[in-house]
Amino acid sequence: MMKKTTRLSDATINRIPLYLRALQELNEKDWYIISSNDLADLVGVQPAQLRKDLSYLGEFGTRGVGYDISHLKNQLSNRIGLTKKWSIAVIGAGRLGQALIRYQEFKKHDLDIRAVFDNDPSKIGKKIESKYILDISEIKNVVEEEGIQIGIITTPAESAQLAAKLLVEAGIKAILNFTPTSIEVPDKVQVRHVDLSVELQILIFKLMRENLIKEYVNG
Amino acid sequence: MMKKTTRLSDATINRIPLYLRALQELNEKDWYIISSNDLADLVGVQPAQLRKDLSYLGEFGTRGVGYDISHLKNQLSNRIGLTKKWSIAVIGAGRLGQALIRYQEFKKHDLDIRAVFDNDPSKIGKKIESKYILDISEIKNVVEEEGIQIGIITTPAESAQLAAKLLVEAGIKAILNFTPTSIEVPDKVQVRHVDLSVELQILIFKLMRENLIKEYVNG
DNA sequence: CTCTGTGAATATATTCACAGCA
DNA sequence: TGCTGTGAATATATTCACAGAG
Repeated sequence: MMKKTTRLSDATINRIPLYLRALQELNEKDWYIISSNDLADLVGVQPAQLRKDLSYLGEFGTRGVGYDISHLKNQLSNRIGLTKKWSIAVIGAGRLGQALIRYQEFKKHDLDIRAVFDNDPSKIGKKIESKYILDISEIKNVVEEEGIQIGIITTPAESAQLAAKLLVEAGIKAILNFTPTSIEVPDKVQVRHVDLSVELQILIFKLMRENLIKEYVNG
Repeated sequence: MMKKTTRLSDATINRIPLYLRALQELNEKDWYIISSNDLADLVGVQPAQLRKDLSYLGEFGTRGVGYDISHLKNQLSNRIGLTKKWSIAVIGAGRLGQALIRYQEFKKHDLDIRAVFDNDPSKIGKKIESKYILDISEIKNVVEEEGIQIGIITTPAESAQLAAKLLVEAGIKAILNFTPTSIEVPDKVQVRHVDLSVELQILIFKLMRENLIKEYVNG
């Protein structure tokens, strides 16, 4: 019998990986037990928030004691899906794409970049980290053959929609979009959009507001 | 007399740059007028959401007509603070750092990367995009001399906290952290954390849940 | 008539506060 | 006793629905 699939809120889904990251750091430092108070402090959330988030996935703690770091880490890894094998294709072998392909952190988490695509003939056939850069016309074949489930788009903005289209046609169900334009995909395809300019703009917006408030207070 | 500083919610602050991005794209395509319905569609929010968000900043539309794209774009740019000059320092001249320094999109928005720092003697003195890589011991001097307001950290995880400390000591009030570890800074310093592994994990988590639901429905 | 701007209603998310287990 | 897990209370955010401007 399968466990009831409780509906997790997006807010909770976004925080679980943060808990996991903190637990991994603690585990590497050979800590064993941590309370919701201390872990919440580390991540920057309220203890009740942390306990409630975890409670949606199960009961992992011991009352009066706290959480076994290694156990909770393994449980969360498993629930997130990190204990399965995931294969990734990168579309766009520019500077950002190359930086991601060589990003050591992905390897730690068994996130395997299996193929790299571009549409620039001068790049095709060259190697990055033992992987050949392939023409985007091969996306469908390679994704199917290699069982790739996730696509990362690091093309220029004007090619982003084409890249997304090719990935969706190849059967990809999750896309990480690093371009400064949003892409349209069918509802069933998960997209996360990381827009570096937007991140900076949000920072600047907050900075501005701080300054405005200061000016206001000071007359 | 200064306008009342209404408290904007974080959710609203995070969306305004998305509206701005869409408006810029429309403007480049020589569109003039757009309704809240169409703009909301483009950004992927509800029309009422968009109208309410904008209403916190002022009244920009014309009833029965819609929004003047160019005017709204200018208004939002101004409110976010993009019409001021912002200078940026990048700490960490690795692959990701170099990709950001060369990122064309920042230039479009007048976001000016003015200095690059590293602690690797073999990198110091070399040039990236006409900027010399300087030793991190110079952060304070350069930040003060050049009037830099924003720091981007692209060091390895283990150096992130040191980089943050040096930036804060130099008077920086806003930090964009691209490392896979969180940094501690005083409350008044704004931090945004972009963790590429976390982004992928969130995607995987959502993908997993889709699959679970499917398995559940199919028995 | 059309589409904005916005109070009121609803829905979500967070926090409180404490029962219950180790 | 100390800390988790969780309903109930509170706070935040979103959506509805419509008055009012052009």
